Amino acid sequence: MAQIFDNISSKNRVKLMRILKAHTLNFKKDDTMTSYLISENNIGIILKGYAQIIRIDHNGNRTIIEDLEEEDIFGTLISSLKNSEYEIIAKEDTEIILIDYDRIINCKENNKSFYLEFTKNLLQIFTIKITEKNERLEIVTKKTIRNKLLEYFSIASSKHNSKYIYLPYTFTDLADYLAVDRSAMTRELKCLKDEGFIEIKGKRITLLYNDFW
Amino acid sequence: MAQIFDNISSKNRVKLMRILKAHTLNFKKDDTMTSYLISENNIGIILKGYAQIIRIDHNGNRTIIEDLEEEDIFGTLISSLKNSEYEIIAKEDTEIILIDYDRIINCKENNKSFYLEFTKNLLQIFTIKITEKNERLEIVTKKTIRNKLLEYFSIASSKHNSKYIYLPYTFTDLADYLAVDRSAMTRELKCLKDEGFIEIKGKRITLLYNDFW
DNA sequence: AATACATTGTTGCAATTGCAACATTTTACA
DNA sequence: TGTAAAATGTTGCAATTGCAACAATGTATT
Repeated sequence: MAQIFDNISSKNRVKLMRILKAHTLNFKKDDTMTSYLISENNIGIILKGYAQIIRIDHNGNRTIIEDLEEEDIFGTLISSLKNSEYEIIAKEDTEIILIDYDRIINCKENNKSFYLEFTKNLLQIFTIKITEKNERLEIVTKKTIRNKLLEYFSIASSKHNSKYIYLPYTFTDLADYLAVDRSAMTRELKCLKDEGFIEIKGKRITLLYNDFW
Repeated sequence: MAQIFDNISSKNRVKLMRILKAHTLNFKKDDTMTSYLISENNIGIILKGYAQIIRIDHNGNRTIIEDLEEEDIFGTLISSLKNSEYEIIAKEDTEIILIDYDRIINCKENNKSFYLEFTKNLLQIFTIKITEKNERLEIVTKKTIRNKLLEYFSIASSKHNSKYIYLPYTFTDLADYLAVDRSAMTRELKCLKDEGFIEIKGKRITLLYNDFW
């Protein structure tokens, strides 16, 4: 998995940050990071810690839009932060780098090879992000909860080439990821279980079918 | 809008294509382009023409996944082509460039500035792609057809800063984009019209509310 | 201009879902 | 360890939706 400073020495990393006028910022657990991002085309890179992008909709409901772990990149340009109220909240003590995106694109230091490496690393991280978004789209565009679950299982299973799926988060969060009501999802999971298609033990789901379709 | 060969002279463009061992391919209208993409980590760039990525689901239904216009980029890495049957079909005579993605990342010509430019252009195109996917996710994760439509209107309206929305495609395709049944969407549009929120004339929709929420 | 094909409009009905409300279990942390 | 908060399980019911079927309109092609 590509990381943002791969193939860049720590000396060059300092240079690069200076050229791009990058800022390092520290947040305590439960701090709101949003205000540093809304006004400009900044992108943020999580160096340490863990944060979440939360949407607050018109009814006041909070939902998790993205989990930001170490090496993750976020910002108005590359997260869905445009037409909703949202907050970015540090869930642990978190250290981030802020960079003006335009500076990355318009940087004139074309002869510095670490700048090329940085661009290539960004490119790879973006590619992964696109793939993740495609997967989620593939899932949420299915028309029934059952089909969303099966698509989710299919993708998760093929990633590890295994019939066992370990949910990376709670069922509550899974419902949010699938964009369905949690209780309705539980209901459907029970059906799939009763019909003998899956087995659930805590966060481990076993697929009991070979080829569903 | 960033284009793939921005800031690269045509001489350097030829050099670049040689270094990356890129192939140019031509397709006639209705040709299938899929077979050139499935096996390897190739990315395709549409130079001329227009193509579509079509998903064929387990019932045999065809749906449009992506419209590929000039300068668009596609491929297994950056399109949702993994867990479904799909086809990429030229809808007009279409010319594409095929490049092995790994070669872009592992290319050692670090001193060539046109290579950096190319990477930066790719980065910008990817950024736009991520934004588009985010927008669609923002829409399709809404729980009712009404809210999907309103979110779509909101995004379209804020893009052109106007109360008039010109649908870039048919209502049939809009339903596919929103991932809802077409007839159910028509029903909901009629409701919004009857309630005085919108006006529809052909492909032009007028928003009659200031702030819906 | 005639014909075939695609798009749009409409409706009844059954299936699915969201929502609300509540009980139970698990987890976090003071 | 005890307590509060979060997560999970369950259910009835009303609202929304998908589906099927068909009519009407619009568009493209020869």
